[in-house]
Amino acid sequence: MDRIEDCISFLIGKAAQQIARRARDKLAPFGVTPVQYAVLHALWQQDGQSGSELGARLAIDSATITGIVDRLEAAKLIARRPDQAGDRRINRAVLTEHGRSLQAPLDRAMNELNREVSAELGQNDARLLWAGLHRLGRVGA
Amino acid sequence: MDRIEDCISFLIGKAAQQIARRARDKLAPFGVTPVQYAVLHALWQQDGQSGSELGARLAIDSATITGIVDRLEAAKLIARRPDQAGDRRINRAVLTEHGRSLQAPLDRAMNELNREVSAELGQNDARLLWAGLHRLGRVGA
DNA sequence: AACAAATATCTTGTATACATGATATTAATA
DNA sequence: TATTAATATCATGTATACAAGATATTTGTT
Repeated sequence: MDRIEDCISFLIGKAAQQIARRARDKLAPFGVTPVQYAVLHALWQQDGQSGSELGARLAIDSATITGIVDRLEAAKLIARRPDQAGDRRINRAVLTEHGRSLQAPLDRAMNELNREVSAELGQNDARLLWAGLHRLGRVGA
Repeated sequence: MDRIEDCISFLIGKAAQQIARRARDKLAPFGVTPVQYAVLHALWQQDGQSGSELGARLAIDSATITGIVDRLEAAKLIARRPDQAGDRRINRAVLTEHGRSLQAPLDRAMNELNREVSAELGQNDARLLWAGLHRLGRVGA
C-alpha cells in the first residue's frame, strides 16, 4: 500500500468523517448531534428504553451512553425515570414533548442527506455501497 | 427510513468503527493508533514535514495534529525540530530511528487488514466499496 | 439465608475530531 | 516603514469512543 488512501482504515475513516460533517450540518439547527439523533430514533420507535437497551440496539458502550443521555436530558429532549417494575439499577429514558416533536423534522433532515448521497453516487452504486457497509458494520463479523 | 441502519450517517459510522477496532487491534502491539499510523506513513514518504503539511496531506485539523504529534513525540517515534530555512512558526516532525524501524511491521499489519477485509467481501465487491468510499471521502465533494 | 455471579449505571483517563480563539511570526501592502 | 493580512502552532471546551474499574442492585446457587 503506497498510498494511505488505499488503507481501508484511513479510507473509511475519512469517508465517515465527511458524512458525519454533513449530518452535523443538517442537525445543527435543532441542537442535536448525529449520535443523539440515533438515540432519539430508537426512542421514537420504543419510548422508555434503559441505557443498556439503547446501547445494545445502537452498539454504543455504557460509558458513551451515559454522556449522550446526560446531554439529551440537559437539552430537555428526554428525562430519566425509574423502572416501573422496580429494578432500581435501571434508568429509563423517556421522551419529553419537545423530544417527540423533533421526530418529523429530524427524520426529514436525515432522509434528505440519504437522498443527496444516493444521488451523488447513483442509485446502483449507492445500493452496493450500503450493502458493503452493512457487511462491514456487522458486529462480530 | 424506518431502520436507523439505513441512515448513511449511522451506517458508515458503525462500519468505520468496526474497521477502526480491527486496525487498533493490529497496531496495538506496537503502541500505535490508526491515526498515528497515518501520520507515520506520511513521514515515511517524506520526512520532516510540518504540522500544517501533515494536516493538509491527511485532512486532519491543526488542533488534532498537535495532540497526535505530542503523543508520537512522547513515544519517541518522532522529534520536533525547527525549520532549516528559518521560519520560526514551523515545527518539523522528524522520524527517530525507532519511528523509521516501524515502517515494515506496521505496513505489514495494515496490508494484512486490507487483505482480510477484501477477502471477506470478495475482490469485486471490495473494489466497488473502495471506489465508493473514495468518492464520499473526497473533501468538498 | 448467605454468598457468588451477573447486570446497570456511572466514573476516570486516553485518543481523536471540531469550533473557536490566542499567540507568534512572516508576508503583503499602503 | 507601519500596518494589515495570512500562516503555523498551540490552547480550550465539547462530543463521541473505548478501556478499566467502582458501586449498587438483582439473580442464581448452595
